[in-house]
Amino acid sequence: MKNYDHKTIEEKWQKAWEEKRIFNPDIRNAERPYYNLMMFPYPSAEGLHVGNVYAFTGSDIHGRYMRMRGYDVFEPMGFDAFGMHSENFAIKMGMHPAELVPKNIRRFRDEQLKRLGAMFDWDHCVDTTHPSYYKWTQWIFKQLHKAGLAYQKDSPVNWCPSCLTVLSDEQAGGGVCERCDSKVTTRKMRQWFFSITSYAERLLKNLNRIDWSQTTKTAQSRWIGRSTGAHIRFPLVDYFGDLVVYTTRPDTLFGATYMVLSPEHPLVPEITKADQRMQVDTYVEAAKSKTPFERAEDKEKTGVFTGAYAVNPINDQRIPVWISDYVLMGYGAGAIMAVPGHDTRDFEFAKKFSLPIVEVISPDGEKHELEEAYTGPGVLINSSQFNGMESEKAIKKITSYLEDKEMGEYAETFRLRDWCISRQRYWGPPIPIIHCPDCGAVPVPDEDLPVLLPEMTDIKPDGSGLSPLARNEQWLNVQCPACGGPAKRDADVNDNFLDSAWYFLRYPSTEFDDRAIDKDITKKWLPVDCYIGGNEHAVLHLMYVRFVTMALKDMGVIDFEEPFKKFRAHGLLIKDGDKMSKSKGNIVNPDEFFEKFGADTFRMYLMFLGPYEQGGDWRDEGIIGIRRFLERVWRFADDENLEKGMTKDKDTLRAIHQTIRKVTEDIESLSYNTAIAALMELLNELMKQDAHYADEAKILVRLICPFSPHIAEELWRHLGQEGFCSAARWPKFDEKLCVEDVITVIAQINGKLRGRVEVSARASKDEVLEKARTDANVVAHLEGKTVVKEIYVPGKLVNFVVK
RNA sequence: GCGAGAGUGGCGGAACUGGCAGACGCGCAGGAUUUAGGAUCCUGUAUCGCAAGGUGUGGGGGUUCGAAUCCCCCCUCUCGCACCA
Repeated sequence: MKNYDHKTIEEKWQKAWEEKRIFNPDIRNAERPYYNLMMFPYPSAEGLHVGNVYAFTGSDIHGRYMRMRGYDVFEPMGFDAFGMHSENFAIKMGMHPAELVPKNIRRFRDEQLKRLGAMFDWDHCVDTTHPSYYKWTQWIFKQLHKAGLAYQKDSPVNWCPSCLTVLSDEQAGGGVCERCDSKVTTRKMRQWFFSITSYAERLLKNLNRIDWSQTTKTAQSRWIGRSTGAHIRFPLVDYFGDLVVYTTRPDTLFGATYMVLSPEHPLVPEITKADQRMQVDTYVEAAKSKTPFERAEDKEKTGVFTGAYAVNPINDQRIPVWISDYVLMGYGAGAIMAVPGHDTRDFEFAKKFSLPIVEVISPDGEKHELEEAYTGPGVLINSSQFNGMESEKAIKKITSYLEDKEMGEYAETFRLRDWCISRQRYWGPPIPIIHCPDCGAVPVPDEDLPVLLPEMTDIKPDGSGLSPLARNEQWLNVQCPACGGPAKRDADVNDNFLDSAWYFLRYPSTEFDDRAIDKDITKKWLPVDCYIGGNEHAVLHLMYVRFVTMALKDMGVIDFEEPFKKFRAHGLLIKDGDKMSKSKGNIVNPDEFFEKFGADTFRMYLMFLGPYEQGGDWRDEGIIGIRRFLERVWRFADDENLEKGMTKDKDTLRAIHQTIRKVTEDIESLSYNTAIAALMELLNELMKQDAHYADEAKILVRLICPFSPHIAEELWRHLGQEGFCSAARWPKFDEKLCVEDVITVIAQINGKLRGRVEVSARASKDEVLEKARTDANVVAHLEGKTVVKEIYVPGKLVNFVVK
């Protein structure tokens, strides 16, 4: 008997799979297509992260299982290689991303991902930085533009005054530049946006009907953030016009004692009185220079009175109009009616500036001295004809009162903002727009796509705040496609999230150069049957993908509007109870474990760490347990003395069938850790028997195959099987053989365990009770007591309640 | 602050609709075998106690014949979001 040598076996079977093309489904003619998708990686220079291995293994097990259930599983892999991460890293290393990225991809694919033993179909690989891909990313941009979903507006970007560069929100986390720790400021720039907000309602509503992890759906729902309330019009004193605010609490209207505008509100310069102008201007200037982070940081409320007054439409009271940066221009109307009695922020503000606080909602109908804002529901007081009304009802009544007077109307607002997709960077697909002084923003004609990213040696951002592409005059200056006059290309590139918003659509259609996606093939394979990935993408990637899919559906490009029938978020992999990080030095290097223990052990150990959807805690020491298990499997199945056929022993047979059932159910619910535990238990059981049978081994090997496919193939062959274990049929269990005929029933007295009795599974209640009553330990504990009640749970327990 | 998830032996974690707490694995201890072992096999391993028997699932209450599981209050950790009117 040979020893288990993972290295030879894994190389051998990886080669065999590739040669026989067993993981390349017939894209055109597959009979039972099943699209198994996982989140494609960013090919970092550090190489494959163990978190990638964790994610891919879990998804691959699902794919392999479905394959063994007879589906034509399509499991593609690709590379999300555009973006600032690559660019910054390349700059740091003094390299060009165009030279670094292909290297990283080769390493990922050939040295790492191929060792994983997943069923990737490399014929359909996608690389977002390749012109054959980003040509179609640009095409998607154009489609959205054509549909009126892309528009330009001035918008602030994060700006590092020391690095002189634009930063992404992630790089500017906490208001501090990731690289130099200087305070981030903002700059205004004209940028492209996608109107994802016009899909807010649908994005929210569809959540009810898609089979996604609840955590992800909750995160999306919060991110969309639908709220209902009213727009209310406050006529301005000494000014022709109204001030419109949005509120979710029209019921508190009588408590509005002042108004607050966002400093950016267009009415601010209009309504400010002469004697307040200096202060107002200073405040507005200061607010402009602050980043959103700084604004949020300063918990202390600030603000300035504009000198203007507005009239509360419900009671004609004159109330002062202030400005403050706690009111955000980007939400609602950019202006609020302040109700200090019932809003924490307004309360703070009112206290600080000695503005009146009026209680209008009371939890008990009584009047109180307010120590803090009361934000809960209650009964209206100090509210004239609405006094005594429940706040919930008052919301409706006051809204319709305002509607009748044409001073307001019911309104809904979403937290979701439009998607800014311009990036003032080099490493991305250029936005396919040409700006013409006469014709405006003109899309690049389809026949001119892709707009190639020009080769440039100096790709560093300069202090201008413009994209490095703006410096490339030769590339920048073009003829307007519409009028032929001199024009300039848009120098920005698109957000990395656009690259990844449609990659799943491209995979099945990679063979086509003349279309982004092939209609027939797309019809056959999409939407994706199962998507597995990290929950860090719950709101951005997974929202953008849904938006793009919906938009394409509305344009008639595809005929479904939700991209993934099923989505499951896997948990986070940590190490020794801590988050892995380079600085802590507690990272797991996949190469080391592929080498030392092999992909089979590595895969199975990762899945054994904990529930897949909750994550796991990696400990180097633990992996040996899985290695031992696989070696035991090896010894069991490779034994020359295996007897032909199947065991006759009823208990063993039952254990086998129960395990098939358990593993099947657990794989389906992604409970991989308990599936593996069940396999271990079965093997322990089988090893105890005097005789070992070939048919037992054949079942065991197939059950292990999704987790540890190489060893399974090798043993499958040893067992004299033709073909691939990966393509073999998943074992079936017989429900009848799973049933126990003798069961252990526990005997409790007052809920405490006092004995166990073995009874036939078909025993009647009386028989079981009688047997329990006569158990020696039960007898001892019943001594001198009166049984007042007997609880009988069939197949489980009896409980004697005594006094 | 808001939201989501979690808290069970020395450790990772099991426990289906409330019904034997600690499956499986690591580690540890003892033994067998071996020239040797980071090999293999066997036995033990929540805790107090010699035992009978207690006690135990973050803490405190409750519901129930019976609670890790359900309800209320509190504490801790992780991950999101964060002045969203």
